[in-house]
Amino acid sequence: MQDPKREDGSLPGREAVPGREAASGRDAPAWPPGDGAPGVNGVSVDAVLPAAGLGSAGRNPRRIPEATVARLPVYLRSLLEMADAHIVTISSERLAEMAGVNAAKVRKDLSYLGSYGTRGVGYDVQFLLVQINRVLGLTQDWPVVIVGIGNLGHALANYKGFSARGFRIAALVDADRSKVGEVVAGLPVRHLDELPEIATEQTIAIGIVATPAGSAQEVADLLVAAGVTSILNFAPAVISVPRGVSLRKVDLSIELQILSFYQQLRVVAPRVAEA
Amino acid sequence: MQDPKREDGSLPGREAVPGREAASGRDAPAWPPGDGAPGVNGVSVDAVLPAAGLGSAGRNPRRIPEATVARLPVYLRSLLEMADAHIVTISSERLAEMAGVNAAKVRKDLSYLGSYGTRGVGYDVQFLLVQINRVLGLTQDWPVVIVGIGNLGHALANYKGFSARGFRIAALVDADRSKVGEVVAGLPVRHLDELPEIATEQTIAIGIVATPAGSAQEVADLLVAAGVTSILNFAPAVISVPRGVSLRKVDLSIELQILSFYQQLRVVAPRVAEA
DNA sequence: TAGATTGTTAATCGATTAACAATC
DNA sequence: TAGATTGTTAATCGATTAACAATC
Repeated sequence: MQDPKREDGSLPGREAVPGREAASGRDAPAWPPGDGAPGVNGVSVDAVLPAAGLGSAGRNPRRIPEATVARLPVYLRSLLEMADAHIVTISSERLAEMAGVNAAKVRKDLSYLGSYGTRGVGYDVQFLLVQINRVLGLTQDWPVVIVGIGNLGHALANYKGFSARGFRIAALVDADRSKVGEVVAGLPVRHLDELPEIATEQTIAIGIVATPAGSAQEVADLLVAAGVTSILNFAPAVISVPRGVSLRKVDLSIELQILSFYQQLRVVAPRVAEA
Repeated sequence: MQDPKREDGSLPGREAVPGREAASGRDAPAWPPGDGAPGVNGVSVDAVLPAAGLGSAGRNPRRIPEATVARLPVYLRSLLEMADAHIVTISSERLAEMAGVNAAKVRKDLSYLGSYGTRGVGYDVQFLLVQINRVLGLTQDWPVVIVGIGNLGHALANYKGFSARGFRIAALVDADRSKVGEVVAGLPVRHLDELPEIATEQTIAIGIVATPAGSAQEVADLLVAAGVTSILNFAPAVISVPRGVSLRKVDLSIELQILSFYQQLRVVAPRVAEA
């Protein structure tokens, strides 16, 4: 458990990985895992570079697979739990158990961020927390606008899990003038027409669509026109956005329909997978 | 456009597909696509067999890939729109456009259900609707219990998209006695302790967990103990269930974190994918 | 018949996983 | 040193996609 003095990037064998650029000096952070040296909170470590592990040297630095990106938030949650319990290091085995995946997957996923573990020891919880936060872009504040303040919009505006990760609900918007002025979760509902000003003033990058299906595409278009480049769609409708805008969707009823499929399989042919 | 008189299962070449059982007489329905013969509503067609395209002959009839299962609800939604507009047939090209995927994927996905299209013509909208509904198990009523009637539980209880697909919110449950008796979406909130009786009386197969993270596992255990075999988890926590129980999760804040990752990439290295 | 469109093949791509050398 | 655990490899699996023969 001495200081490994790992510079990274210069580790032998790292450049041999197929499909990766032979960049040099990537993933800079130098706080060595394996000792608690930099203090319990990891402030000051690399809060500057919001880059996803990319050195200034090469472009297309280290593509992180989509499936991995989707799991990082899960690891993050587990690590926060560990940190709360003052656990200093964690093995891939244990982290895997908490995240509900297998250990090989954890190691592979984390290896995309850099060589942040210590053989024979595990990963430094605080260090990993900082790295994942950085890669996910959670070290900055993301002002979010919610469009459509019905039941769901209401619930989303009050959802605690957002603010806990740096997503600040900055504005609520609805097309219904009778809702304008109503205060929800401490914020006044404003009219859809004001979206351009709101987006500019608050530098909003992320929009949540919580309207009925019929208005979803129109609202998405307005968001894009207002300069919003990431959209999370809760409306039960397929919407399309121009290249360069990220779109993700959550469809509550689709999830139930998928469960229905497997539930029904179970009834008819009790030889089920899925658990 | 004459009656193809297609029996299916006996189509040449079908059994040659690798990885499939050489079963016979699978996917029985015989209403031929390509003519509107059976009337606009497709009643009486195969409402009996809830099986997912499996004949009584062989087990492990025709495994439908998970990714396909997840897309069937999307096709369903598009087809319902077409049906509303009195469109009789639809090509894979058009359906793909509506669903936001490519045509090859649509054809491959639908081929898992059976050979339900007509070359040179397309798919019969009504026929396909019936088939997808059958495969997904949506021809039956699914009583659902929601556990945790906070903001989110509230919104879910009122969500129109559920009932539209045959998911009937049958009971609302909360651990907080001060909420018991309150009426939400026309249903009285009942106490968590009553879950076993409720599940039995209402033959509940699907449970929705909308509690805080801390109670999620405990609630899941109670649901399983009460005989619920499909669980949709909205709590920001990993929960585990015994084999034989299906579990899906929707994590609102994870979706935002994934958007954050790509948003940040865009800022740092404007060479984005995702659209 | 000519045009349209499916159903299937096969190539390709991306994700998962077990295994193990490296190394703490 | 012995035990533990990572990081990486390579095998495998599953999903996507273009292409095209079959056929309406």
